[in-house]
Amino acid sequence: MRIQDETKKALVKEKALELLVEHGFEGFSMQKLAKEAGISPATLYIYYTDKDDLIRTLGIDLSTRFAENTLEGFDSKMPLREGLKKQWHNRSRYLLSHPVEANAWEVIRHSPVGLEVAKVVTTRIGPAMADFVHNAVANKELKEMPLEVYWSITYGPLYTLLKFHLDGRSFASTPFKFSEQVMNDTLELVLKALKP
Amino acid sequence: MRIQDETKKALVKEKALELLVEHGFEGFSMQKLAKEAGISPATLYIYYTDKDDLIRTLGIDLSTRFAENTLEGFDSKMPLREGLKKQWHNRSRYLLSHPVEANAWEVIRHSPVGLEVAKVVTTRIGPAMADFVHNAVANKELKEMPLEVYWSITYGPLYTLLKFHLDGRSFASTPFKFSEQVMNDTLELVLKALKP
DNA sequence: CATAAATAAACGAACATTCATTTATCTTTG
DNA sequence: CAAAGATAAATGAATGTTCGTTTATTTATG
Repeated sequence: MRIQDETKKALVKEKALELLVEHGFEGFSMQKLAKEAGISPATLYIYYTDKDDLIRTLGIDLSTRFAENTLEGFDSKMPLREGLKKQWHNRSRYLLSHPVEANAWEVIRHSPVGLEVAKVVTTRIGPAMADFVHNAVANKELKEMPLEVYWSITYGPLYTLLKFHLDGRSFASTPFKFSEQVMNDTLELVLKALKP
Repeated sequence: MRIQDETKKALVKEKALELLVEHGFEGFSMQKLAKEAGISPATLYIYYTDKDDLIRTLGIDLSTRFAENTLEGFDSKMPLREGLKKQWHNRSRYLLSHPVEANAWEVIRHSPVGLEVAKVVTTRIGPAMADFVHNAVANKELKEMPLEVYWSITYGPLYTLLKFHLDGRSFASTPFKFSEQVMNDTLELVLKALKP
């Protein structure tokens, strides 16, 4: 028996993300990836059954890591302000410290396997979020509202700002940098909107 | 002289959008489009210099129509509540009544010409928006804040809800339908956040 | 009849994937 | 402890297909 070269497998994953970010999904090919990783195209088909499987596996990898990170130190019994602050902090810290992964995830989300991959995140963190909202309403920290409205108000602004940052520019085409200051200021506005 | 068949040209545009929505950018090809429109691939190269030009032209078309619609009946001298309501109404009405165009625009925005196409929208409506915000601050209807923060608070939630609707499902994978009621409720929350 | 629209057929390049073979590493045997 | 055998990893070269685009030709109309 000959054992699989884990270094090689890891290199494939790393180069795949880089390729996705640099050239987008349409500029990504198995042959390019093989060349970039310095291996034979055929080897990719030992690691993955096909291109779809490769992209899906990569996406689920990213989703899982992102979801774990999001829930780090979070508890659905936290007060609204504290829990929301933790969520915003976790999400932004992760996306900002892993720009390649963040951009690759965005590319995959707009690929044929996008919905499937996104579902991994929501099924992992959805229940905790629902419980968190339920508790906040019970404690009169939060207006009663549809979950979708709550979600849009709390995360719409955050992801808009993070997208500006990852793109390096805002809607106005002017340079933009996300910062702790901007995040906290925006979060205060969101909290104000949610107060009963 | 023989004149160009405008029916054929229009059909190409229509089928191109449909193809983009149904199969995404990676599933779109000149040969497929030609077959779908019932013409020769070579004819496409009479209408457009190449694939890039076709996608770009389509994207700029959509951007222009969207921007015009957004500004319909809007005036930067409007009071904050009234102007914002008009903006939300215009944007949601357009996206909901043109789902194919809306989805195609999303696909193009994540293509190689995405930034270029998005810029058409922002250069068209950016100045009016900046003026609107400036006026609202002067009239003490709006806290002073970076334009990016204002934008993220006002449009982050709206587009999040519209995306749920266009996807037919929300983050929780549960069916979701945008409605006048949901929009107005969410807008009230946003206005509350913005109040000085 | 001139001219441009439209076409059918083809081009080389790149695509995802497969096949026949070689290479490395483990286990078995003497 | 070394040689032989077994097995899966890894490969280089090729498969047929589809890609964007071009060329030579036909068709319709001013």
